[in-house]
Amino acid sequence: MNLSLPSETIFHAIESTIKDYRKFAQKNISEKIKDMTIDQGMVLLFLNEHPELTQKEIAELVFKDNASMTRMINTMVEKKHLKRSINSKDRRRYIIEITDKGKDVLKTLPPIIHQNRNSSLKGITKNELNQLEIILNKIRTNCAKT
Amino acid sequence: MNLSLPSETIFHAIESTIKDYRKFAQKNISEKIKDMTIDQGMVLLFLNEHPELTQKEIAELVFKDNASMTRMINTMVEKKHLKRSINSKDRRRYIIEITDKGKDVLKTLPPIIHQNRNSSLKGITKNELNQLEIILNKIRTNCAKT
DNA sequence: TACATATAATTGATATATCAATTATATTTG
DNA sequence: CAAATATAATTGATATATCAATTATATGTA
Repeated sequence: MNLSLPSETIFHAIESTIKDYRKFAQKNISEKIKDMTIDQGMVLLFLNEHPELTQKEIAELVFKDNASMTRMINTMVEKKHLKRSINSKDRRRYIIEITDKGKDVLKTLPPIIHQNRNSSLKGITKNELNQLEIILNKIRTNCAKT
Repeated sequence: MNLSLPSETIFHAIESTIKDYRKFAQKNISEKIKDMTIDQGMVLLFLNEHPELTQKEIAELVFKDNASMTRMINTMVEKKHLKRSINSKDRRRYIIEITDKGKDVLKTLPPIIHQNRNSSLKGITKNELNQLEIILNKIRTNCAKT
């Protein structure tokens, strides 16, 4: 069986790219904000735009499962970026609020993220980005077909 | 600050794609092989092609850090897929050998991986794959620049 | 040679990933 | 309405991710 090495596949390139970007982005965030991971930042951004999101919905948006999201939000509540309170309209859910400390992060974070995206996409044309997205979507569709 | 939602960025698409592929691939592996993750399978493949690899080198190839690799190999040794022995030429390293049980996995695994790659890349042209790789490399280069 | 430095691997601490099972509450349906 | 089913969140168990500190061994250099 002459299987080419995993390192030669496109999946290697995809995975390596996202990991490099994550490291790059995390480094730039950590320089400015203490105790804030990319994913925690994403949770803040999503909640800021859509305060009514449930944990389950946030989890889907940031590609985590419910269990991970429960624990992530626990940590963020301990760190005082978020506050959980009972949702009397549906007592299975929580209302998740961004605290003042969380709002401070939201002042600092967006420009860093912008900067991260801009620098990591420098020299790449709109057309290339479209291409990229189209191809990635093809792969995703293929993987979804049971 | 009108930051577009994270879900609208290309990084969302990249991350989502690799996660979908991983789930898809893991599912197909699990159907045929017990107790074998994609990454453990990759370790077997790499070691099979390059038996002299150190843990550190394997770690780089599969994008893990040394600590994770130590623990991954611990697990694989416990599960009897691998065997560690002392490398008398450099006593800081180990010689890592694939056991018979590991070799059995290597008989079953490659066709599954081939199949996974083929089905997930169906309908995508060579040219598109090249494009994809070029663009991803640009991003990686940008992220590497300090 | 002796000491400083480098390297490979491990360990500890904490966070996250994942699956399965469980709890509490809502909703649907007979 | 009552029972069955569905949903949101949690918990437990185990693996992996990540960083910093540590151990053991090699290598470079005065």
